[in-house]
Amino acid sequence: MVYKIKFDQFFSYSFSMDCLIFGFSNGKIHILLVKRAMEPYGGYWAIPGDLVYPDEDLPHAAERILEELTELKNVVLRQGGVFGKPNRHPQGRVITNAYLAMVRMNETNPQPSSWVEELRWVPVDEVESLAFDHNEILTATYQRLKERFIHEPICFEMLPLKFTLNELQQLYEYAFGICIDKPNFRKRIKNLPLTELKERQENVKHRPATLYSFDWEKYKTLVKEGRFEFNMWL
Amino acid sequence: MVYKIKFDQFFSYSFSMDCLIFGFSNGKIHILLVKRAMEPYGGYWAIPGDLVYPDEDLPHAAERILEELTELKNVVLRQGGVFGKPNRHPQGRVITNAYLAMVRMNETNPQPSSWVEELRWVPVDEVESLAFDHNEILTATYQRLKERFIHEPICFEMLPLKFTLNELQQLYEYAFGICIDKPNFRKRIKNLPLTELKERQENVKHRPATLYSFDWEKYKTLVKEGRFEFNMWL
DNA sequence: AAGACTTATTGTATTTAATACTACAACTAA
DNA sequence: TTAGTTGTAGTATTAAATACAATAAGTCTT
Repeated sequence: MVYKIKFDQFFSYSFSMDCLIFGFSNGKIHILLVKRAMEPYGGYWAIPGDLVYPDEDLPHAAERILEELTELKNVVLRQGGVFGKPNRHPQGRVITNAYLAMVRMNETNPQPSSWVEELRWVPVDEVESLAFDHNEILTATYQRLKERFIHEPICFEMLPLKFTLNELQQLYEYAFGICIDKPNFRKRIKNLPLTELKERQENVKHRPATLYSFDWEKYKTLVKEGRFEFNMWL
Repeated sequence: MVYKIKFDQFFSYSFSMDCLIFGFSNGKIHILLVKRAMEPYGGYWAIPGDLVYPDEDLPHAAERILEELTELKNVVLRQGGVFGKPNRHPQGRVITNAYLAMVRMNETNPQPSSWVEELRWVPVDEVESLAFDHNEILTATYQRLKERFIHEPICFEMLPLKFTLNELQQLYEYAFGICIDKPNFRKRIKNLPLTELKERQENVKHRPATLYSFDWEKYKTLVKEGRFEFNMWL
């Protein structure tokens, strides 16, 4: 075997991990951003991310880095795309892997930590110029997220455990930029494994909506038995 | 900023690219495999792949490596997943990125080149033990491919330019392990932007089937105008 | 306590699409 | 002409999406 370049020279890359944390609040899908307290891109807002350790598995790195920067634990992270333009990092060849997660904003209290100076939830369509190629990473990952919304019940990971059907509808309306007829929406979702709770909204100045929860156990059972396939708008 | 490990130590990774080339022939989806003529895993069958150059963009690396090993050019490669278990490569920390492509097997003539000793198309459900973690990479990538079959007309990239409706049906039947009613199948696909050709099958010892082609131009126009959404079985 | 207001829910009529199945027409090779 | 395989048409049934109207259920104000 003959490499055009000596083999050892190839072990000169760095590999990083960016964690895109999405949440839903006030009818908008938000992304968690951090303000960098160091160079490069000091003072810039960025997606939380850092370098992977040499002997560390990727899922572990994603969890560790997220916790180090934001103190968030027990977040289910999934792999997204890879971004590896040779000049994307000013200090060398750093290839990065996006991991994404959905969280319930009302139960999530991220705190700036390590080299993070400040931390903010920003609606995805109001994000301005970010560090590195993070705008590109965000756009691609959010696009992927939306595609998953159609065939996987992952939106329930970002809705409160107890949510109203209007909130669910708003989430889909925001994600896909559409308006949905309310009565028809509710007919469609009555097939979903939702549990209607005995509780209602509180502290609202109109008729309180009934609260629902998503029954993950029932969902898994139905899917396993092949009796159900999640699908919102083909 | 304080790293737990000196920054330079992080620039000790290697990054590789694996190219999963899928084709369709005789009713089966095939994957292109190469026989390694060198260590590690000398003599093993593997997914064609190699190291990315330090200043090379990922899509470029995918095209270059595919051509170096198989002499295939002008193949549209798309990004798949990343595989980075610390011990997946015996010679160090090599993180790899899967790129995938569909090709028309009747127009494609890969030739073993560089360190490739031999080369073979293997039906995806008949692949045996491969080098490294390539079985895992194949399984994950093929799964993703099948998901894309449902919402993107990518299957037409692996069918001959002129194909019969039976071939199209067989492709979906193989991918999803199902049987489809022929009359109903044809009713469904009559919405697709297919062009019915004046030509027919030749050298068959039964009634020759009409040949069709997929009209990519029409497809793009329809999608752009929002008048069409590709969808085979929700 | 009545009425204004907002939201939640039910209902119906219509259209559209998926499904299962039957029958037969077309073409080649022997 | 016949056997074999492919292609096409049609129907009856079931299920789902859509548009729209109407009513019920709460909260707040007066």
